Amino acid sequence: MSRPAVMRRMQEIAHVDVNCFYASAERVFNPALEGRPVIVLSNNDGCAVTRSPEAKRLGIGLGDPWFKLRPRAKEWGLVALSSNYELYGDISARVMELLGRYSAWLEVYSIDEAFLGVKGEPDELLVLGRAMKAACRRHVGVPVCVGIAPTKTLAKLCNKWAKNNPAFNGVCRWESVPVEQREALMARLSVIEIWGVATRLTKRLNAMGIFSILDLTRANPVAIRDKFSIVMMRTVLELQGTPCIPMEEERIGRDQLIFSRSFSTPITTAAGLRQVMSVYAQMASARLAKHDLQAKVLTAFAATSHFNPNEKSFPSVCVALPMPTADPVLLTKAAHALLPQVHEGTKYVRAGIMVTDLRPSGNQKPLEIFENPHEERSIGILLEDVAKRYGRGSIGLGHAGIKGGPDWSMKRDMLSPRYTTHWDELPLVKAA
DNA sequence: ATGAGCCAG
DNA sequence: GATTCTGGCTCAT
Repeated sequence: MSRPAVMRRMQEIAHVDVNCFYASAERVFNPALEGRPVIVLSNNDGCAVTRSPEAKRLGIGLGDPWFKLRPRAKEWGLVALSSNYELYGDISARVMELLGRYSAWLEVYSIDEAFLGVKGEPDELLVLGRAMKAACRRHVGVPVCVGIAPTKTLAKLCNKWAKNNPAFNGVCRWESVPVEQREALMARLSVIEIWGVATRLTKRLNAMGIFSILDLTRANPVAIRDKFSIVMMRTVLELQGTPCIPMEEERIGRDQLIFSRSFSTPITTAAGLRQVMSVYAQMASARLAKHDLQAKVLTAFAATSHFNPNEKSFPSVCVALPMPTADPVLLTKAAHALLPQVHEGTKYVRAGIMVTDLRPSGNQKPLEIFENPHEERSIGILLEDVAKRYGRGSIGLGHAGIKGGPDWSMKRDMLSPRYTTHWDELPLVKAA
């Protein structure tokens, strides 16, 4: 048997992930943050969700509450920033656009991660990985790592190795790592490092004597399916090199939309919650209209703090809408059905609405007698437009439009400018 | 069909 | 005093 002169290389999958994305995005426009410990905080400046390597080295953990870090921030030289989603979304779009040039087959997996279908000889693939890494640094300004492997699960694992093992220089390809080295790495990493395995599954696996990634790789996929689930079996097969998790098309249809937030200060009145419900209903309306969707069901809820066992209250209502709709008036009215259930004086720290049973609005027109006048004029979009131009609180239906009500806005004391999306927050460059 | 459970980022 | 938020999937009922 003679080998063909040109071997047809198998499809491989590259996984690209921005290192500590939010912190890196902040550094793009604030180079003074380079080399310093930086953390980005969750909504309401609650806890650390992203840490630069320098911050990790200080022992700051994911989810560490800011109030515990703050006393030592100065001594550490720690910079804490409120999350600036507008900036991150824009940086993300730039990264994804750039990656799209390297493969027609790009799956944007999250705000800072993507899978790409790639083909080529082993050394070509490594060159490609390094090129993508260099391009993200050069053209967008963020550091990324790249993992390349026959399956998504292995590509994610390689990416982790690329991140944690300086010898890889940020790019790691499964097949290019000698088997003995791979097994040594897998033997000393816990199964919890694997995509799809978290604390619960780790406990159950450990109970069966499966501790390391190598243990899991050598497990019998069928036995795993019987003891766990089809998902876990796929993970094992993927570790063994059999692709089971396909590249996905862009998600278009969603089953539900949720608008929910914790408040910076608790809301204790029905009037306050009424206002919150109005705002969320209008946000939902705008989002539905944007995607040409209508909802049939709206659920509204509020909740007291889980950390206060003395005052537990979790009111919620589920409203079947009279017809599938994206109408802000109807949604607001439905959301207000929650109000009779709220106790005056109780401290609600969180509330939200969820619209479910979504369907495309385009295809079938409702009977004329059911047609809704608001919908025709796309009030949802209009409201959103005005709010964008003149600021939230400048327009709104009912109680959403009142300024100076109770303060339930997000606490973001350390917000960086939206450098790339607002003209008045552009970075200034001074030439010497 | 729906809720509980688990997971990702 | 303070501990994210949103969305997806599978399995059991």
